[in-house]
Amino acid sequence: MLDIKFIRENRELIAAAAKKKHIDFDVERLITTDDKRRTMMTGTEKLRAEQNAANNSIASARSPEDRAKLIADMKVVKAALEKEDEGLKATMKDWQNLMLQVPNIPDMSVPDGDSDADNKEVKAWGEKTAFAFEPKDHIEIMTKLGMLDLERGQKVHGFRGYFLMGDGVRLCFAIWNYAMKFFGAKNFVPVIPPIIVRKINLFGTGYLPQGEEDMFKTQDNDYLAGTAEVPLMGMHADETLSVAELPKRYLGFSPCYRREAGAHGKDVRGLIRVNEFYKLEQVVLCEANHEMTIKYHEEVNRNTEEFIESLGIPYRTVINCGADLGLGQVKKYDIELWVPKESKYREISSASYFHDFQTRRLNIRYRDADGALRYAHSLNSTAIPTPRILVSLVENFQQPDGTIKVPPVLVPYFGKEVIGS
RNA sequence: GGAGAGGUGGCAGAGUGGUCGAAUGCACCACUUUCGAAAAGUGGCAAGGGCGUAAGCUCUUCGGGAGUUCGAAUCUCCCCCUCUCCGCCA
Repeated sequence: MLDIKFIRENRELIAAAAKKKHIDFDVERLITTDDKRRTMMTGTEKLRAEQNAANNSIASARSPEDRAKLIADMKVVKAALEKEDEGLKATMKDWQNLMLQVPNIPDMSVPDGDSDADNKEVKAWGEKTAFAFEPKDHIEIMTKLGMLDLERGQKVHGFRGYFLMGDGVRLCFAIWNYAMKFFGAKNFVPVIPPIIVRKINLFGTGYLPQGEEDMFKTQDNDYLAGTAEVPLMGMHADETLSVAELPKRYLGFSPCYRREAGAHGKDVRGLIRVNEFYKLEQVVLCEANHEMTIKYHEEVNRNTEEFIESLGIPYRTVINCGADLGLGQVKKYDIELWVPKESKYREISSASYFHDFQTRRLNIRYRDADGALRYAHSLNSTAIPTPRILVSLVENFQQPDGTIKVPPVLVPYFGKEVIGS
């Protein structure tokens, strides 16, 4: 959500934003609706003022006759007010619907583009792994080593189901424990949030109303969130924080649920795209200051890069193009890991910032040094998703004999240097 | 699942039809006092919107919505949320 004043003063920016994000949104329609809303408000407010003024005279009327006269007059005002109010309410409803569709404005540095194919590489790290043998894909490697059972996963869950087993599970725990230590050292407070959340949190973060299709829902009309970002942002909804407690850095750990409704033909095999997985997620709330937001955005993205570097997996970082940005996102980096068998990079992490788009919806404010109330800024980034990370990890570290070399930083957490020997 | 209680400002907590945006306390801010602090005293202190260069004027908001009324924090109905007890389950 953006400030209507800002929208009115920068309508061409909004129009350009919608175009860049490939979102169908008509600013002029919102402005017209807003004009209508303002006119109608003036009308009802005048009548209300009249009514409010009459309240006192009625209460303090000197005689019953005076009183009756005043009341009779007010009956007329009341009728007029009711009529005006009806129109205003209808207009307000349109207005609110339109307001929820206003896209946030992408940063200047965001490239134009039509799809994720137009994302621009800004960094590449590590040598693409070279093999002296024909490398296998993660499905074959992990299945052979008893780490993964897709067949039974599909028997039990259906399409996109999986069982992670044995060293597959141990490897996840090793990654989680290592990540806890790694991100803990960067001042993140670990949080296990509720992932079954009320609808309001999804509106607040910007996943609704547009993303309904991609979410699982309970019979109580709650939702299974697709990321810990949702509950972690909802955590401080309707709160007024003090500037001293900012920035808030949270490392959420949670299961994540995604229907992948729009991805039917995509990534149909293996652990790349699944309906349920676990993820460590970085969420930051900071002061409403663009430079600060930038600083933390670079920081959270760099954290994940460092983490990947410490594992020793080749990756690249891309800046997402306009069409690949969500409604509320100003700028986003994706980190993509090298997947040898597919001979391409696959997304593992997404770091984005929103300015006050989310906090405005969630009503997360703070009192700054001058005592003024301001909406905080919010940003988030994947720390590490499991089991998706295993795809690259296993494929890059596979050995000719079908075993997997465990990255040295994980050995203390995993307990062995090789899987499958 | 059954029964009950309740949702008021940053927090706690009064208020049951009119002068209530709302007592009081805490917190917070300013000043006085102090070498400084604490304590004490005095004063200030809700948010959001509209009009206005400004001073200011004005509207809305006591969980949300609908209703009764000239007038609702206060009465009625529906919904949401929280808590307590019992039951059930882990």
